[in-house]
Amino acid sequence: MATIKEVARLAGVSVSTVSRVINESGYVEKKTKQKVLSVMRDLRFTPSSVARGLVSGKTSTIGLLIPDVSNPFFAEVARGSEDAAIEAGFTVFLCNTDWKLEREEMYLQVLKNKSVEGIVFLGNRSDESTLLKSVGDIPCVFVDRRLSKQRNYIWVDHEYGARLATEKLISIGCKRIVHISGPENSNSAKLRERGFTKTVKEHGLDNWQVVQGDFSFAGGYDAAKILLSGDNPPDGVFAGNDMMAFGFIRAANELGIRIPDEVSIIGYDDIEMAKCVSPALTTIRQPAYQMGRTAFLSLKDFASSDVVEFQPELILRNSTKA
Amino acid sequence: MATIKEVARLAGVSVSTVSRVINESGYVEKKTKQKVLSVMRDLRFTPSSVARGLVSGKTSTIGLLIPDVSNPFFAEVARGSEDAAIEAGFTVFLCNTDWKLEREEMYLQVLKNKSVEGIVFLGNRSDESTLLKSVGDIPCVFVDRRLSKQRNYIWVDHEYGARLATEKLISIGCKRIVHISGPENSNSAKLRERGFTKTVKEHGLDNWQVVQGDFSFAGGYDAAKILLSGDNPPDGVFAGNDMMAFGFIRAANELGIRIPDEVSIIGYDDIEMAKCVSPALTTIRQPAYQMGRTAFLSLKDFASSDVVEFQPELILRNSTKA
DNA sequence: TCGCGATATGGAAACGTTACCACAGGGGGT
DNA sequence: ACCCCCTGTGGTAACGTTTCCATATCGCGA
Repeated sequence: MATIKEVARLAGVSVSTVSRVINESGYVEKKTKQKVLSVMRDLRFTPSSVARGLVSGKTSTIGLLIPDVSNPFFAEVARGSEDAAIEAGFTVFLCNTDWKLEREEMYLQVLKNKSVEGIVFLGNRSDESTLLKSVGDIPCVFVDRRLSKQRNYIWVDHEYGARLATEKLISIGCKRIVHISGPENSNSAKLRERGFTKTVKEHGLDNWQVVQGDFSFAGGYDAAKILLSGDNPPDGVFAGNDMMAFGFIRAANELGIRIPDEVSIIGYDDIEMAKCVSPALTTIRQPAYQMGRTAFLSLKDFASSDVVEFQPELILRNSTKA
Repeated sequence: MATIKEVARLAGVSVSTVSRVINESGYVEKKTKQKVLSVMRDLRFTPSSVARGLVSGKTSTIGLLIPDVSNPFFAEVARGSEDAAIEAGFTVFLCNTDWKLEREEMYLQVLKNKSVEGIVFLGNRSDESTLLKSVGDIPCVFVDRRLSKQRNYIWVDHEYGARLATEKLISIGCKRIVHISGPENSNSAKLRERGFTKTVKEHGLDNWQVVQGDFSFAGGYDAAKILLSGDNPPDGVFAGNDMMAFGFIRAANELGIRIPDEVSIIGYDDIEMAKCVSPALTTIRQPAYQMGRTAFLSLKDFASSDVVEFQPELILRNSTKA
């Protein structure tokens, strides 16, 4: 790789001048600039980000701390962040944590000594004070987690989303409503459950239930098998995410129980497959891509506002009665 | 962030000695080493990768050039690469190209001046000589693409995979077999099609057909609607990937055509959802995670072997007759 | 004519490491 | 007693930039 020195030598100017041309800073005579530019082109020169990062501290790099890209929801958020990042001339380090604390801490360390200029956290659950201590003064943004002020976050109102789902089930006449919840350690799962519980209580329902799930296909499937083959099976189900809803649908199909005639089901997330299952899944949409975009953006200018709240949306398809 | 100088000062030794401790190189007295280590711990010092990268050229970073992480297959490969990378102390830059050439070239430029130590290419289709020129001497590995020697690649035998699928359909007695192909510009799609064509010919079938698809759910759905409502509908279908198979299944369901009784369908990829649809999809499995892992690994030691070939595998589920 | 601000350029320190060389003391083989 | 090698340590150039300061020329108003 050519260096700035060679460019300077070939253009017959000093390193400083080349630097000024690159950064469009300071004074450079038009003619000189043209000459330098032409040499740069000939040499296919681009400045080393590493050297640049060392002196200026600006690496044009961020870290994306994510539980698992294989999860379609996270993948979508990741796309959003990456697209926004590249538009701003930034590159992103992909860091899968697998929900593991030690892996997260390890990555935090790595990102820190790679001098990233910011970190986007997804599905983060580690202890707040420890966390803040380890990130130091690196700008952070949390998706789906509220810290006690001082940091910015991207938020979608899970309680409201759950309310949308639950009220839909109620409005189409469901009387025996079940919520298949997410895992206990998930913050958003807890909020969705709370939204569900609040809503059914407000509407004075007395025949409702929450069963524990784990956000997996198998979790939804197993729950469905138990629920649907028991006596007093539900006629409306709100699953904590789409995968569990898929599991539920599969189980219902196997048991010969028709959706939505005998039981309506609503998911959460609106991942791509939701359109594709049969029947197509009614679900609560989170604007994953937009959230990712916004996360990156709010990393760059705290000015704008350090809290961005998104509203989830009910997407009507064929797994609920009309 | 503390620097090596501060560590040196506090430990009462020179910078060189600290560096030797860090890198476990050269001679350092045990006592000195302990002292330095303890200061490092107190200061929470970790060496700056940026400075290190500048002097040694080793950035412990690779680039992952991928069409789209939202695609489950690519996401899985990405996980494989990332896991292998972090085990080796490497970090990966996530680069979504959206199949766009200009975006790929832009990223190549960026990766180059960030001094990545290697690049993993997925779904790459750009012109070979241009490509080789722009990567220069950065180690590369291509997944699913063969270049005319000189570079290493990870390969899975698509023709063989297609053969597995086709022969399965033949062996269960299908007489009118259709292949829904991938898009024309996809190399692997072409190979799968060739595998299919070869196999049906070898078996002397005369009632077979290839229809053009695009790897999307909608593509499979549309193809199915046309095929299944025409006269002489197929009794065996091999879809170029799982998403199209899902589309096919959905269309069949809507038309009241039973799978696998009236028509058997086989997909390709074995993404997670394949287990989850109804009926569960028989498909050809590509070891995506392993491929990703291997890709990273072969970046590091060319020694081992610069061509790794994986065999696809038939995964029997319920979308094919017994 | 003098001086000052605007323009244009170069020199060199600094960023935080690594790598190489220099130096010194000690011990063992001849 | 001498030499050499092993051990332990420090000094400093180099990596490729940016940034700040110095210098030089020019034009123009006082």
